[in-house]
Amino acid sequence: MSTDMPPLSTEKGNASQLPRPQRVLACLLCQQRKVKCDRKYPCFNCIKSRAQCVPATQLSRQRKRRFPERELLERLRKYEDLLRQNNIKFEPLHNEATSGKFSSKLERPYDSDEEPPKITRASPSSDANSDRVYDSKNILDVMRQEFRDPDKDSDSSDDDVNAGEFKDAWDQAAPYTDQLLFGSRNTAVDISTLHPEPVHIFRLWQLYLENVDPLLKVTHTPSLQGQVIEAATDLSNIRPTLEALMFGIYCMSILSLEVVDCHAIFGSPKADLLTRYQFGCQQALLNCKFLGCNERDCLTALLFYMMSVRSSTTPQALSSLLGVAIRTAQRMGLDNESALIKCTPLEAELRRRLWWSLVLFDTRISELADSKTSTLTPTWNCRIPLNANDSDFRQEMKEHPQDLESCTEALFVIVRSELGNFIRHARYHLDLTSPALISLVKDVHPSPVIGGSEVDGLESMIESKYLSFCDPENPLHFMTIWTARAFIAKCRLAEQLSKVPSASTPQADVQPDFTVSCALSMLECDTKLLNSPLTNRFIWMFYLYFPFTAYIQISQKLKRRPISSQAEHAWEVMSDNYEARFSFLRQEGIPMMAPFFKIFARFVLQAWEAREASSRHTGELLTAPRIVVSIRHSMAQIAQKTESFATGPPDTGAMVGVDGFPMPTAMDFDNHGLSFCFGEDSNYPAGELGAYSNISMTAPLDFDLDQLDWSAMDWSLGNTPGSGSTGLPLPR
DNA sequence: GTGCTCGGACCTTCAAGAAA
DNA sequence: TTCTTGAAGGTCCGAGCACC
Repeated sequence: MSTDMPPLSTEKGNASQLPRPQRVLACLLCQQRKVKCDRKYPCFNCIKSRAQCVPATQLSRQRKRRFPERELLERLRKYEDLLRQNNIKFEPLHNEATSGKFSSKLERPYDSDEEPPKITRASPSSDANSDRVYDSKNILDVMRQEFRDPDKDSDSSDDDVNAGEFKDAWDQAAPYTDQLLFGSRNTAVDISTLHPEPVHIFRLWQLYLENVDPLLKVTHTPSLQGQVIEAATDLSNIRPTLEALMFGIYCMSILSLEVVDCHAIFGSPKADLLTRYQFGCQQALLNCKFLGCNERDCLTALLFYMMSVRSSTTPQALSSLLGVAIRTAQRMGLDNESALIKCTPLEAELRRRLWWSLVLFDTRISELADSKTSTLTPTWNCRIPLNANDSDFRQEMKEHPQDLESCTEALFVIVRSELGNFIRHARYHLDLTSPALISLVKDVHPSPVIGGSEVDGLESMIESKYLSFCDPENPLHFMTIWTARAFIAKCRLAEQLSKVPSASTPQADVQPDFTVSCALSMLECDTKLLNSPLTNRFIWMFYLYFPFTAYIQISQKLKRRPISSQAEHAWEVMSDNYEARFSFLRQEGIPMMAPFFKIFARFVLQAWEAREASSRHTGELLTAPRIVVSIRHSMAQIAQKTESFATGPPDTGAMVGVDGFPMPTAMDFDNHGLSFCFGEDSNYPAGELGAYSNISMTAPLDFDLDQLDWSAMDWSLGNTPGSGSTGLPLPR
């Protein structure tokens, strides 16, 4: 380190009292050029070369386990022993008396020049889901076996039927297949012109590392970083799949930014940049021939593209596109351990992470699209990714790294996969979605209490295996803790609701108070996540999840029993969550979706009206909760806005209420608004409940879907809620 | 002569593990 | 609890090369 570095206090007393000064790093350009940086912004070199000076951010240090000394000495002993056995002279560190531990070949571990033992089940976390190997047969392989000449031991034969040859033949016969999606290109598009300037590429990469990668982990950033930097130096000569991935990364980085920040950093509106990079990603995917491409980078780019267009398309359309991605992943063997085992440990791990990301995203979107097809079933056997850091993986390694029993940078992804894995094996989930698959059910996480629920087992495992190691001050850990707990509350709610087979059946096992407690827990966890400054970087993920189910559950209970022991607390919890959720909108300056807001408002206001009616009988004076005051105000604004539109030209600006909440406007709906405000759960009120459409909420929960006049809604505004999501058991 | 790239020596940081 | 160690991140010198 040069002497230019700011001095750090070495006095222990001072060090504990004074905050350590922030280390100033050389700017990105100087780092890249390996030249001295004066660490002023802009720095001398950037001024000189008229480049934009971008401060570098410190990478989190991922430490590797030390090579244990004892193990090192044992190895040395072993090699000395081998030298002795072969009569080779050497200067021994150990005398003969102490050597000989590994004198027999049978006793010793594998020799260094031998192939290390193949690891077939590297992870303890794989226990739950990898014991079945569903290794399907390829008809061409079977034929090859059938007609193989027994005198030839080679795999290749002139008579062989080669699947690769077939693919080449198809490629030649139908060269324009990829234009099935993303349209045809009448004029050549030079996508190198769509890239941002190099300095912005580095900024986008940093944003990706900070905001997106921790929640998805579908790229190996240590090895990808070099490729991105290299690509940034020559934009006209990038490998097609890498270029697609880079555009995917741009899309996700921009998506993760708030509107104001995006403008401040890149000097362009967020929507413009998203459109530009999504178009670039489409073109780059076309260049990869993505519909037939078997490269992971290409599929990852497609995932990023789909995630970034989520808020500007319908779940039905996105679900269809996801079908393409899932089928591609299956063709590549991402869902199958017997195919994954043939890859290097790093490649196999990235493929597992990509598969889980695709499945969880697909499941969410399928629910919104009212699709009865669920990918979250026990019919595939890709195991949960390893709990390991990126730095534990190297491209050339042959052995899987250790599955750590501590918090790694993949924590969020691992916990999310564990939760998804629970769902796909949960009896109540399969009973509702795919009853034919119940025979495949096994107790993934048996309850710690005899006769306890499936969710008890899940909670116990998640808390002890992951959350007990978490540091609540760490943003990723905080995110994981409260996301997992919110999800578990959702599972409990779903499990209770699944006990109600139909409207005509009495609610024998369902405990309304317990379901409301679950719903309140969901809201409390959600509020914690939204209100914490630790999760600012991950807000883009919250947009996916609006706890609509919880609001419905609580509102219906309050409407039925306006005065109860839970009532006061419930109004407080809802008010807190409403403020936390809707303050996003104020920050983003994005108008809400009035039709969705009206539905949401109706549920809440009906519950409060029931409370007011009961107080009229008793003469009690009531103070309306914050959520009711704000909703009523917003509804008045909507009515006023609609009226003024009927008599004059529309005002396209978002309205802001006197209470500080942004007001829904009837006309200027923005597709993003739905996501920011209600997330995909806003599609709930469609009369059906997505994957759980056979749950009857009517009788036991007094939930009357007929109260909603769906035909009166204008569903043509981007997000078509002809579908339902209960917001029930989906991993966040 | 100027500017750029990049190998690699050197420095700093800080968590793991040992020692007290 | 403190100390030691060493892995990993970070810095930038200087050789080599391209270009004007």
